[in-house]
Amino acid sequence: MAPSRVYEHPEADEIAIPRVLFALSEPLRLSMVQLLAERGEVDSIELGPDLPRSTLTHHTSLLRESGVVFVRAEGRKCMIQLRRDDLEARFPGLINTVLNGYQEAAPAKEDA
Amino acid sequence: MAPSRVYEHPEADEIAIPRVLFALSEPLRLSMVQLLAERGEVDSIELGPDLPRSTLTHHTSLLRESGVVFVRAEGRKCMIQLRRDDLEARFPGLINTVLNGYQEAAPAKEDA
DNA sequence: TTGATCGTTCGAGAATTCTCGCACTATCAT
DNA sequence: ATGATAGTGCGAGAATTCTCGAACGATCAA
Repeated sequence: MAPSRVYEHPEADEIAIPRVLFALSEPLRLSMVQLLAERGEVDSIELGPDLPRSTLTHHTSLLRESGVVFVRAEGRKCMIQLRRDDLEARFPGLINTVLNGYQEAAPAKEDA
Repeated sequence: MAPSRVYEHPEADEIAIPRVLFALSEPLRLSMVQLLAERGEVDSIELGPDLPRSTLTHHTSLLRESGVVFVRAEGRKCMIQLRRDDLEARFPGLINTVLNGYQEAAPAKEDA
């Protein structure tokens, strides 16, 4: 049966740079993207365990509508993954460059 | 004599990714940066000949405070240039990647 | 000095965005 | 069916940002 929740996504060639940059300009969302880059696909709740659900939906929707992430429903939870290939095809190197330049929210575990 | 107007700039290592991305997420500012990338240093008025001056100041200030551009006073006008080296050192490839992915505001002259 | 020009600052209003509670639907286990 | 849990949509208030006119000081030409 068709999944109860269907998510709209922009086509790869419809992804626009200003919207992507805006999506990534929010520290909270940027840390979400960072987590998504480390693991492959995560349960949405892992992106903000302490956030109110409606706030979490707001940010994941924004990331989805800007073309940064792909969202699919699985049971009652929703799984989220970074649109690595699409972003790489459209803006080569962007995601890696941005994530490399962002060392604040997630102190690497390869420390100490 | 010291220039009448002095501009504050963040150090290269103080430039933060979220602020840079936010600065570049505005189409108007992004087109400004594109123009700055083509020419070396431009009179601020070239970045927005039709804009009210206070609006222009607003955007150039934001670009300056986020570390994207360097501003200096020259007589009564102000000259603006992209902080290419600093941005490249901090976020290698970012500016080029962003500008490559942005083909809207400035149709290349190598057309028709 | 006079007058024109340029950038800045301040203020206000419009427009976005952010956050979050609440009600609702869907899903799952019992 | 019942109850618990997950995500969504709506609405409202707070916080930012955007835009722009008006006043001001600095600069330049005459």
